[in-house]
Amino acid sequence: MPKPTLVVESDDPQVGLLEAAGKLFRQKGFAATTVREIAEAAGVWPGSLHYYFPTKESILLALMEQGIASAESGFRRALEASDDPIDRIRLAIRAHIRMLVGNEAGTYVLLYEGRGLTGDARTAMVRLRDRYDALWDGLLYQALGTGRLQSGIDVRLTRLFILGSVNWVAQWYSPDGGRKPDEIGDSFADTVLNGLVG
Amino acid sequence: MPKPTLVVESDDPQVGLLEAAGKLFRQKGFAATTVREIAEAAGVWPGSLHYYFPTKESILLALMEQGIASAESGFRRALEASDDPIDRIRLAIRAHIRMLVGNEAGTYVLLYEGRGLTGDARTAMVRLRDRYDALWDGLLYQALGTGRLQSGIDVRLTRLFILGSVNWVAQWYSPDGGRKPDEIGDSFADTVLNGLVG
DNA sequence: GTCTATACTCTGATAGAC
DNA sequence: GTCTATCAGAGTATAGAC
Repeated sequence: MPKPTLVVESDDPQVGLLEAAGKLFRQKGFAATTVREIAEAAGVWPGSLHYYFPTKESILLALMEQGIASAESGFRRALEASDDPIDRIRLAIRAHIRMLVGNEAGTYVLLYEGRGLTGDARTAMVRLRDRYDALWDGLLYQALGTGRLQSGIDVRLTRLFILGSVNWVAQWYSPDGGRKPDEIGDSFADTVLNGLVG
Repeated sequence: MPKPTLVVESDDPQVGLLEAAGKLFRQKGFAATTVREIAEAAGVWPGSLHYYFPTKESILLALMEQGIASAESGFRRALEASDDPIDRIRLAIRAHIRMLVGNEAGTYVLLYEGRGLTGDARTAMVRLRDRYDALWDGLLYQALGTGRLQSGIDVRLTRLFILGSVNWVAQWYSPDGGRKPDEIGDSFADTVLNGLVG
């Protein structure tokens, strides 16, 4: 039996392994997932896994790099729909939630499995996360510049507030749960923006 | 060398083990922490650990039970300071953050290490978490009843929004970070309450 | 009640056939 | 490039001395 379960679609083993690892890391966590499980879910034998990825940690790293790339490009794409910084906050919130609940397992892993990386890989990851945070801070500064928000706002704290509520969506969202991702995003954006305008 | 490191204060080994496990689970995650590490940090030999806790999972469960008890009593105590439901939301937010960033490792573990439990223990945990959520929903309904909030508010979504932002504090808070827990809570409460009043 | 020694399983990773 | 077979080490848990 060359391909035991074949849970994953892609023909390219490297892509299939990443996809399988993403699902498992999200479901069970990095440390609790074994390389054998990943290989099986990808329809590959355990030994072959190490041909594509030298270590388990390198799979996590690749996944996170994919996650940060998707987060950044999603953020930038969202901003194209409007020039108004206040509108753009809403658009960015929606985009962030869509990524988190979508198939892009990398984004979830990026948020919640950072402890799995050690040494240089970890510092590299933190730097990438900081870059995404900086995108948000820039947007929030722009919004402040319009004069339509309260003047005393702490940008960093506001970013942490917004990202906290949206990141948490990944913990409770269910596709059968009634609310669609964009509806959740709009509801959150309503409260946040209304709260910041005062 | 009977007590190798003695990182933990308590004399009662059971308490010391829980304390040590809480710190390690919070720092490295449940799956990545070994029972040897817990035993060493508590100043107990690995074999003795299993005298107090039959399995590693039972340590996690005990920690979570401690966490939910502390969360519930903290919530109730916070409400004693005011009779106004709107004020109480602020007080509950502050209390929740204080618990998360304080020593009570159980609260953190309760939020982020639920995957470590399996079977009956897991369903039991979910039920306990639901009970805490119900406390919040009750408070939010009360606040709605005052007529001072927007009428169309979705209580569940609002609770998830608030708890998301405050739960995330556990991921970034640092004691050296300038802002004290209550300041963070007040800032969040300002934005949320202002946003819900409209 | 606490520690020593160890059983046994599972883990990540490798070597080498094909 | 992919699979088979296997290694060395780490994992939880146990048995039994004291």
